Amino acid sequence: MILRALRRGGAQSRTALGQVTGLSPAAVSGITSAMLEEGLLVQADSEADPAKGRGRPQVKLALNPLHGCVVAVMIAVNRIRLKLIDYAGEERAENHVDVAALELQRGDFIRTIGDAVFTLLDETPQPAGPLSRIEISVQGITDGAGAKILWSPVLRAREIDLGRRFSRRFGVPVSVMNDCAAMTEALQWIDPPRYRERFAAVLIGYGVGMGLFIDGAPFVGLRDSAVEFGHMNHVPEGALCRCGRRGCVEAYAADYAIWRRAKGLDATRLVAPPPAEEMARIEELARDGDERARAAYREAGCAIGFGLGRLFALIGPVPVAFTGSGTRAIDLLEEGLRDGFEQSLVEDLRGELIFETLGDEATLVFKGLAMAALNRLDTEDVAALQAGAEG
Amino acid sequence: MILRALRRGGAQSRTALGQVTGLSPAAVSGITSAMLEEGLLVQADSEADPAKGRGRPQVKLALNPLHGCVVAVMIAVNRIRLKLIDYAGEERAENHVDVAALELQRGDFIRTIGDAVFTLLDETPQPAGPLSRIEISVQGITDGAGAKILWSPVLRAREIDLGRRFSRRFGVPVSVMNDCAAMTEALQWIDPPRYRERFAAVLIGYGVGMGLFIDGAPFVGLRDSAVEFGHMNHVPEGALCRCGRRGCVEAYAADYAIWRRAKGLDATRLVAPPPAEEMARIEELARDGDERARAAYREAGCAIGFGLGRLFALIGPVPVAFTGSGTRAIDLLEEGLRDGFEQSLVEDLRGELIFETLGDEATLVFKGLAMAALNRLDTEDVAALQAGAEG
DNA sequence: CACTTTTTTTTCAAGGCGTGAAATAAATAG
DNA sequence: CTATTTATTTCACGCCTTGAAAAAAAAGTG
Repeated sequence: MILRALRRGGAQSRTALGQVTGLSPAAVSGITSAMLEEGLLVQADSEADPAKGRGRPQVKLALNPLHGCVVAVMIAVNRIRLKLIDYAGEERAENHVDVAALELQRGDFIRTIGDAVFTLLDETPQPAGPLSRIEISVQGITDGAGAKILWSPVLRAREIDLGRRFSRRFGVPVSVMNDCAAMTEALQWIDPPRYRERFAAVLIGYGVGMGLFIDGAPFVGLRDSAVEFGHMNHVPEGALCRCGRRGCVEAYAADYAIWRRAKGLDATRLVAPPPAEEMARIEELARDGDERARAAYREAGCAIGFGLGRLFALIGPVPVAFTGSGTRAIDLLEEGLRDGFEQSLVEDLRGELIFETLGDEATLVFKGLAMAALNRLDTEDVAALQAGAEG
Repeated sequence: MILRALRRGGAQSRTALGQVTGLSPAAVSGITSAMLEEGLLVQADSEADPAKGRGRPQVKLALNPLHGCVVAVMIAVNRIRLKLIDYAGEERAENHVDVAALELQRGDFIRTIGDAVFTLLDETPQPAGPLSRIEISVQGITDGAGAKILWSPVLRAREIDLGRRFSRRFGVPVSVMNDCAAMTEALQWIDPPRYRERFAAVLIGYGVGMGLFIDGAPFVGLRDSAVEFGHMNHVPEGALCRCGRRGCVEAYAADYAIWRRAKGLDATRLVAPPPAEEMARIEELARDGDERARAAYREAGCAIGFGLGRLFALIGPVPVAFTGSGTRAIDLLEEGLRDGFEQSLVEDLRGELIFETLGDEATLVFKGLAMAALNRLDTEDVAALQAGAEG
């Protein structure tokens, strides 16, 4: 609780921590003194805020940046990006490798990431805490325990056990999570009033993905780390999806699907993913009034709208954040989105469709990866602290 | 924990309780002695099981049937049924009123139930514990706090605050829950190996409903006590549903929808709910090979299959129990069910569709109501016990 | 029949984790 | 320099748990 409060609220005095967490001053004092001793916390420099009133001045406590650091790895279609984040949550270094992941063999793929992590660690300006965790995000299905990529649309290989490989190589725990799941973690930290108990993040772009928070916790399947919103059926016997099934939401709303529809191509055949410039051209066409292009976006919005309606029928209405390259065309999507949503939901349940568009998914994903990694680290630290107190 | 173990496993010795709950013998001894003192537990008669070996014989503890009792009320289309269940979970009395709920005014409806509860209490053979709770189930939407019926297809009135009315009249807490939510509670107690962490109960009949358990707890919306599976969209612009929207699962799989389709009627118009004999006739027709009737059942199964596929895309595959009058035709539904299911789910996620058919929903609903009421009672009792220990 | 063995249950001292009240520390106001 | 104010720490206590030992209640044994 103490660590979470510090992560969320920044440096705080013991009194403030007591109020936020509901613990008594005595408890806060005991816990923080143990944490100071273990090097998890440090006293924030008091020069920063001159005492404002009478009485003993507050001593603000902060997370000790040198206690450790984590590496966040974001795997995207043709770039692998890395950041090093210290224990206090500050970015210390970053790095990337431009590579089309789909064209890499399993071994090359693993080696590429491993080398990039080494480079990042070497390049990080001193002083830095010891590496404590690696957290990796990828589109697609990861296993529940969180160390394997089971399947990803951006990779050729399947069942890649990054956890086993890297935890051995770097001597620290490694987790893999779905990129949309990472985004929800970020939203929770970035805008807690809106994204608190139940909310969803939807990524529209190369594919369609969703991360879901239910009752303040990430909602994960037994095997998967995310919700297969993109491969939820929209129309029986509908357009052909990359996954091999017909009628998935993704087969209407992903880049390739919008491109296919806008070009008037056969919806029962797959097409190669269009490059970004192609998508920009389609957008332009639609804004210029091209009927087929407009229809493509309308139908894409509709698929997402119906999908959300179906989701809300199950879990009730929740705020939604849209991200990804597809949101550049949110103006074109919105009409279909609202249409589909309203058609698919009983009046009583409809409420308002509360959504916002957050263009850049990378920032969000990194923030989420960092917070997920640091949270896990906190849990371990506390467990270690308690074990230490016993022995 | 102790009370739950006794509810689940019946009369048990302190040692057994220690093993089941993971508590030490010392803790079990302390807790049970307090509960014995408060009258929650009693010693089971030792004559029942003669000592089998050496050593001090176990003293089995059981829930004290006289500690209290709960009334379970199940509201169905044209019958209101009541049961009185003692603290040990045994049915002590039952009662019913045959009445078409749809034709009752709000006041008459409330009075009818209230009078029936009184009659039931009067008729219960002595000795009986004091009335401690009333738990009511109904099809439709109830509010999260669980005391109001917001909307039900079997009632004319809306926003019926049964909780406020009855808690004042009977001086005990009253809860209202969706009937499918009640069924899931029952499944958890009846077949724990299968229905443990994540599972669903689907009711097919007058309407289509679902209750969902996620991670060992009932999954409820913010406003609703259940999942609106029946009004999840199946086909955009599809058949007209009672709720006023088009394409809901219910508009294909409820009695009226099957009847409408089998009769070849216009799917964009509503029909009156067919009586049971009518449905039996349609079933017979389908089994005799009537094409339209067969198609009606196939399409109904398909709607449910796609619905489950969409659900599973979100939460992963879970075991499903089907109940309700519609399951009499499960043989006719199954083909469409499996078809729809397989078309709607990515291969990786499909797994096996694990389902079973439990014909009679009433038994299940009552069991669920009883367990829900007794669980709430247990929680209150424990809270009272702790408050007592403090003061 | 007295004594030993076995098993269940209770008792007892101790420890972790919290609290409230009081003491202490560190500043400002007068 | 002293009083006042506010932050933090210390201390005694209570709750809930545990492990170990004691007590209880039966059956086996010579």
